[in-house]
Amino acid sequence: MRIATFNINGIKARLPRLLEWLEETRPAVACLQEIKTQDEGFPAEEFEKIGYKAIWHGQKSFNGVAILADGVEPVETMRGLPSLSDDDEPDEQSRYLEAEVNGVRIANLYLPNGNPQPGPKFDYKLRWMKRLRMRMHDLWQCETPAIVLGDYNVIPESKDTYSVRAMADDALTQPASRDAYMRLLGDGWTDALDTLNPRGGVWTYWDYQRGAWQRDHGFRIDHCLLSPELADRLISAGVDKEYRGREKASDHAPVWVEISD
DNA sequence: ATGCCCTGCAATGCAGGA
Repeated sequence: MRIATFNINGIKARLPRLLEWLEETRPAVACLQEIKTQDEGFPAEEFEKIGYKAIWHGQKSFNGVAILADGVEPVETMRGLPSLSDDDEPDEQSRYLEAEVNGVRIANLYLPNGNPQPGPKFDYKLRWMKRLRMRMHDLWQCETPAIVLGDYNVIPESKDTYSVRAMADDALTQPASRDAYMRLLGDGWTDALDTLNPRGGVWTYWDYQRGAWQRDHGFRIDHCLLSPELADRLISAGVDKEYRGREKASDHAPVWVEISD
């Protein structure tokens, strides 16, 4: 089965591109980020028409995540990340949605960007990563096949950006961001795309500005992390790069993994 | 040092993204 992630940057503006991609590549599961719409504005019927059932966690104007499954209803297991302690606020932003699809736990995330850094937005990013790690500990304990995928907003290593220098002050490359990401890998999760492309140079995002796409000035921030049960079944992983070059494209390209059934 | 480009919301600009 193919499981994909796609930061679509606005589901209303992207709907034709999104439907086109679903029909052309037909992933079993598609995790979407930045749907940028409230729950009632989600075009579920458009996906039903082409055979996908969806669950979603929306928010007005910003953020928002959704899980689409081919022919089956995703069974929701969590909406938003749990607090770290009793005096910790629940997350008010719609950035996490988790479901079971065909015996696989699917955790879809849109991690905070964190710019500018340092500052409150960067602090929020790091706190959010702490919450995520706690949730991934629980998923690990379940010993069920699990994939935690989405827009992590972290460039893990120098080999994952066209220019180390251009990104030096960005929240995406800060040691604290990278450390938090590396801790997830240290816990035993497998970065699918990195495992199959150890030399790097694979991008999932190209800025709209400065002709970044035309100059191939990209970086890798959309990741698929696999539990050991799924890592053993990993066949291939890739980026649907071509979709970044189409009319009215998102600034991200879809990323996918192929898992043996 | 800042804007570049794009989206949504609402309004002829703004916040937020990365």
